[in-house]
Amino acid sequence: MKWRSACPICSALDVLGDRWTMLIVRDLIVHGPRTYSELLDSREGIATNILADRLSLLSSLMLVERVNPDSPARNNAFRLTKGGEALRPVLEGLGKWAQVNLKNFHQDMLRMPDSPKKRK
Amino acid sequence: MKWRSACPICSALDVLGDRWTMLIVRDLIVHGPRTYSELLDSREGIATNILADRLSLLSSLMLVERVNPDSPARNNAFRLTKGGEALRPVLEGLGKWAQVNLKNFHQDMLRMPDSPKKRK
DNA sequence: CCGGATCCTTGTCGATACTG
DNA sequence: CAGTATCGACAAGGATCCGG
Repeated sequence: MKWRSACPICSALDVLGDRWTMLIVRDLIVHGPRTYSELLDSREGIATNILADRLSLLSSLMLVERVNPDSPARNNAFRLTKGGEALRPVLEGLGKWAQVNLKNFHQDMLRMPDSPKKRK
Repeated sequence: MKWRSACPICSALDVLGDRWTMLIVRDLIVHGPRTYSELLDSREGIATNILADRLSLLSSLMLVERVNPDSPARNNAFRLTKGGEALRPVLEGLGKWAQVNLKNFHQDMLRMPDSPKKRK
């Protein structure tokens, strides 16, 4: 892990500040524990390598963990730890901010997080 | 602007979910109005083209504006609009989250946002 | 099948040089 | 000082492959 500075906000962004990480956290917050392929099916369509990468980063920082640490990977879901769960108010704040402040630029925005799309 | 989905959280991240945009917002929150080169001097060292890019994106979404809209660019600072200022609680939440949940991985993290570094 | 790893292409980032 | 142009490096995205 590479930290750009000692600023807490910057450190948070060093971990979460990319196009996908917070969306994975969002899915785990909204749906609860979720398997690899359920996360893959999330509407925005993350690629398999990116998903695996981010899950392993989040695991290494103790923000996400396996539901059954010692059983085989198959159907073994991921879930948020306490630390990951603590992001809930931040994500909710972001969502509410977007509804108010981006609505003029994005007509179709929904009121709340929604359901998965079909996989190709 | 390209929106990945109708989810508000995802839309917020379509705008803010990269390594730099929220850091620019952070600087404007912490310091108030700030010129291009003051923003450049921010401790993390953003590149000139990225800074210009992000400022123009934030302007187009009405989150940032010029302090003197009609005067020449030189020494004409940027500041947050109401919509940009509304991100303050979100950023504060992120910072507090990082202080609690990343402290084991990043020993040197500070308590609060801090002062600029010297430019190279 | 499911959970990834690998490879390859494409696009974006980021450093620096340069211009008005 | 406030940006733009350029170009190499690197990350994202997509397809496919592979072990259990």
